Amino acid sequence: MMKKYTIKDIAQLAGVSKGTVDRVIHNRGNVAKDVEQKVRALLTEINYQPNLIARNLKNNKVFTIGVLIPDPSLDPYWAVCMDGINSALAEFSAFDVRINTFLYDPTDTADFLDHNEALLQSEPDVILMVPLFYKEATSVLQHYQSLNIKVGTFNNQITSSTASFIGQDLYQSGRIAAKLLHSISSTGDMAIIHIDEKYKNAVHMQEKEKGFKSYYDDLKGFDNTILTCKVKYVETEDKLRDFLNDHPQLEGIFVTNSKAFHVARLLESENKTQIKLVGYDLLSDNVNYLNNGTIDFLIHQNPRQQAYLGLKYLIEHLVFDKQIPEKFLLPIDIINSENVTPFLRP
Amino acid sequence: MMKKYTIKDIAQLAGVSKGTVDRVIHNRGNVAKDVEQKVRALLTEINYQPNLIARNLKNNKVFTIGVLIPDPSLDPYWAVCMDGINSALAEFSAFDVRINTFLYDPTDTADFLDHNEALLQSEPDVILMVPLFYKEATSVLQHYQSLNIKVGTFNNQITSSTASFIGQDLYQSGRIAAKLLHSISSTGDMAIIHIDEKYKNAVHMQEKEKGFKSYYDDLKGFDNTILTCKVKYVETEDKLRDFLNDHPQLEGIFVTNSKAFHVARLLESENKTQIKLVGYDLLSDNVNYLNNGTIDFLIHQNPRQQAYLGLKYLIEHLVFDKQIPEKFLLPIDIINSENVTPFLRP
DNA sequence: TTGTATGCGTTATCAC
DNA sequence: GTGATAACGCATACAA
Repeated sequence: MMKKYTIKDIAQLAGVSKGTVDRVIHNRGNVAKDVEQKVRALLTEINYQPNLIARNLKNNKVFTIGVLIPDPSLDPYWAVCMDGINSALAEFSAFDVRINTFLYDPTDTADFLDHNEALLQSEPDVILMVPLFYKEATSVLQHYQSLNIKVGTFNNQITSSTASFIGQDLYQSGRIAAKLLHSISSTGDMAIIHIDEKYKNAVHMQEKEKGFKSYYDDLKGFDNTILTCKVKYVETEDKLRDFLNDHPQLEGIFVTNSKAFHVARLLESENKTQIKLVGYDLLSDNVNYLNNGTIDFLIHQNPRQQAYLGLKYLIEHLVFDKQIPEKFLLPIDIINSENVTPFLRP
Repeated sequence: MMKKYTIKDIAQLAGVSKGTVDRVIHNRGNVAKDVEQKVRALLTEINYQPNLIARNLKNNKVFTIGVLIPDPSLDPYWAVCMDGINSALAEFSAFDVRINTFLYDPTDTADFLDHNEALLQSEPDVILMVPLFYKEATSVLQHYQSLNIKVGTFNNQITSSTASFIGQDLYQSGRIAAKLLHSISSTGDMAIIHIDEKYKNAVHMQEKEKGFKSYYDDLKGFDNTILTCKVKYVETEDKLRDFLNDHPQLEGIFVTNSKAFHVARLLESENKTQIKLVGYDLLSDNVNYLNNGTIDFLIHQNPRQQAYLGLKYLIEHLVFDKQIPEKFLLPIDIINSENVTPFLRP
């Protein structure tokens, strides 16, 4: 473990003043070539690492981060995101980082645009956003890029944009669901159920479906059927009941979003809980059915961690001038009734 | 989001100097009662939070942390611990925290004591330790307590000591294994296999076995047999082969430590890969059998994160004077062939 | 082209 | 009892 060198040390070693060393470090010119070379050699030799914290102590700015996410009171999935955001803020409490939060209706593109307008008016230094709507998000992100405002996104990747993205590999999570269902029910037919969430998360669902099917395609000797069923939110119960009755040989169901509890409720009322069920997300409704055995596995998308990491990267960019990772895919957690508890704590 | 108040602000508000405010904050006396009350009132009113980083900038000490863990070259399980330790160090690179690492032979209590002696001689400020041997660790930890040196432990909890502990709920992980085996094979007999690791991790194995059995005890209508088999490391293959032949009706096996790959190898050579297999830890041998399907699930004990968190808590104690959590149990990850990859990255 | 002084928030050592 | 003041590592305005 080596000694920590400071600018002062280097200045002494080079026989110059701190100011000169600083000019070299920041390429600010006005340094004699021979002196510059000498200092630079020293810097690399001892592998000088500036004390980022002391640097920021001086550059004592107030940073404002705009946060644009769906309103948790309209969809409980988003509730834990604020936990993650507050964790990141607490971790950097030594710096003056403030957030302005704008909550939008996840079913309403106009509301997204409205709150984005308000966000824009608040003049944030950087932005953390869940860009639910592909088309609208594309133009919004383009605008921020033209304004040179960095944006971190999570949950939804807007591939048309260069904005940083934190999320999961949806295709792979579909494969995980398939593997799980195949593990617990290797013979019968399978169904992929897309329950429409009012707002279109079409890409999410498609990727998960593709991954799911790819797993079974890779299997040799599996020739059972994989059904697909799309259900509009309002008609969920009736349409699902019909679907179940039409396919009595069904042995496993994969619900591609957080609405597995709807299917679980139906399986119970129809006395078909022997059908295996895999879904997403640790909503309390889902966890209840996980604990009573109607849901077999839940895949955890870790929205809390997504928000935490997204904000952390933005803050580190602001205060330490670190680069924001373009894309980070979190590990995908498999949850059953026995390991769920620790994942629920804040 | 409120303004960040500094000592200077408070001094101005109270109409006193920074020095006086500092004396109040640190209870250093020599302050008139009325002034003290006034300042104290202000402090609570505005909820003053000192800037821990600036504080440490001044208290510019070099901290030394002694690390005593098993030698990864003697058991690959420990290899990722150093990754976690280095992550924690990097995160606090702004502070002068140094480690002295002592590696001991995990099969040799005398070697543990020897290296602990060397550690003691190095005069660390605090210690991070994997206390593999209960008896020896008990007296070692007692000694450190009498010297008033804080110790963080991970992997093994020494319940006789008050040292901080990072790990997992072993009992619960046994229940997870049971739930997984029950999910993928609900009918047949089950076996718990303890493969002796040369060093006695008796408590680990017992807790996992208890948890495993408790799951099946809780099940109504399950009356199949749960066998237990203890195997000494050197005799693994022969004894296991006999065990398998003696119990042809076996449908699932739970290996209570990281040696599931031994069982997997045997299942392949005996053409019994239809037997379900659940084990621990993402050693490359295990991951290979996970990927080819012989192992169905691995339970991830996350040694990297255990080491990372253990060290992080110690560093935060040193530099920020934070309290070290007495006990922290990490969530338990369920791993199959489809979600394993992101868990392998450093 | 270079060195020095100042300040960030906190602590500690001085004088008064 | 109290208030200046220096110092930590870094950045920068300004003086030389």
